[in-house]
Amino acid sequence: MLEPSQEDLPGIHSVPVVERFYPAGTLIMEEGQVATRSLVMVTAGWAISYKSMQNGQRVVVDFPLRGDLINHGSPAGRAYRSVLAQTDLVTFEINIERQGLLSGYSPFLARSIMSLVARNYGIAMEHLANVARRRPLERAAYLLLEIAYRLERAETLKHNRFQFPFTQSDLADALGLTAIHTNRVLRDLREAELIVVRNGVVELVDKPGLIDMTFFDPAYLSYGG
Amino acid sequence: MLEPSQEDLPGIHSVPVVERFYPAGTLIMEEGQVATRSLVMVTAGWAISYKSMQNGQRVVVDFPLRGDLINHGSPAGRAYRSVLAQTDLVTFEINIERQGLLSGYSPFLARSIMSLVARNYGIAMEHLANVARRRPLERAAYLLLEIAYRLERAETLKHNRFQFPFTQSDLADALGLTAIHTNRVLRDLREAELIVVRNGVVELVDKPGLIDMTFFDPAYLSYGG
DNA sequence: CGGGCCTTTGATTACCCTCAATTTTCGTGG
DNA sequence: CCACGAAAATTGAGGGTAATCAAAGGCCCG
Repeated sequence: MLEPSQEDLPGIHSVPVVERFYPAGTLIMEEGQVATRSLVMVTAGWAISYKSMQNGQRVVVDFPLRGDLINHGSPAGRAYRSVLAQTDLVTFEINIERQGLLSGYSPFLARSIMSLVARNYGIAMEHLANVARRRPLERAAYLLLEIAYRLERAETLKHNRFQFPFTQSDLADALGLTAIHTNRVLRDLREAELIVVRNGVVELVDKPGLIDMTFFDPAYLSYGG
Repeated sequence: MLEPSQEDLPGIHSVPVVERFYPAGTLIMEEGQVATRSLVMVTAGWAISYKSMQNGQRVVVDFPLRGDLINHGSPAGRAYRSVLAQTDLVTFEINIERQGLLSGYSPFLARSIMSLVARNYGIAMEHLANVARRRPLERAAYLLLEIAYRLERAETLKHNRFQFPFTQSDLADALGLTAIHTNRVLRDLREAELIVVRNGVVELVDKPGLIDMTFFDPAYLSYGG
């Protein structure tokens, strides 16, 4: 990501950053609520970001990882989705007034935030494309492959295997499928020797094959600078 | 939207705003290209914003309307989608360096932009939910109802009827359906006396019925302030 | 007046959802 | 450590729905 220049330093150091811990199960943010915190960045643990619909359905918008902001997109108004701590979660939070952040307080922070927001937007659009225009097998493969790449960036991926403490029902709500069909899709991926998902662990068995199948291009996961 | 305060005025007046015209068919922005303009806001005409996928599919991300920014989400990096002028299009563009805009140049503009970006994020997330978790009939109804509400805000909706200069194929790519099935869905909506789409004109025949059917709540279309 | 794109309809297929039941896993308390 | 119950994962059967394949009609533009 960006490095602060010499002139940025005073602004940065005067920003009140606090570390916070949320136990597993905490609803960190709720859809429709006015945003009270300025900025929240995940540093450790797993979260799930979702929308609840009036028709009883749920849509998982994202699984925010280490380094991701979880309150972008609602800087001035109401949260457009809920965020739940799936495991114990650690965050850094900046609690000064947000518009100050973006206008004069610290140009470095303003730039960084805009980069993070832009990247999240790109990720969200790929997610939309994934749900709208890929078949379930490729769709599931794409989602897990993207998470693996993001974990790689966050330096928490080893041997193409990672913890993934979510249920198949959570995955289904991220894929726009039923839980039952998601189960069958995961079986197909396992039998095709592409991905094994078992007991909360995801293993990318054939990463090149997955990339071929999904035309995965990680360019959108980089930070704009 | 927001009103500038007295202290905002000098900053605003020093920002170089230009009006631009794009003839129908102009590709205003292309996916993957580095953003060269700072900010582009639609003031008249129709555009379509889409992603092209490697599997040959296309996903329509949004139909940007009067008052919408069409380069949010890529302020520092590369555009995550293409934008095509569907009709002749008029924009206002701000061509100063973007990070200047957001850090000290004009606090009023910074706030306004953040509000617009936040709103667009909310719209995008509703779109995701729509594609992921609504059935085609409700999905099509929701999309057209949303556009009607947004046009209402832009003060270009009359008698629940509006021009919509796109093909059923465009609509299909926004709904995640085939063009053929989209045609059947539109027939169903017509026969249910809910919406009539014909010759590039959309008429909401039974707006209350549509709102009931889709649980439509326009809260996410407001500006955060 | 063509020609091409768009719209519309029909027939068939493939896929995903629904309903139902069993097995496995996991957390909790005995 | 084991027993129990609840939640999650898994499998089967069947039906509904959207995709696919095919073709005809309408509309606009040159």
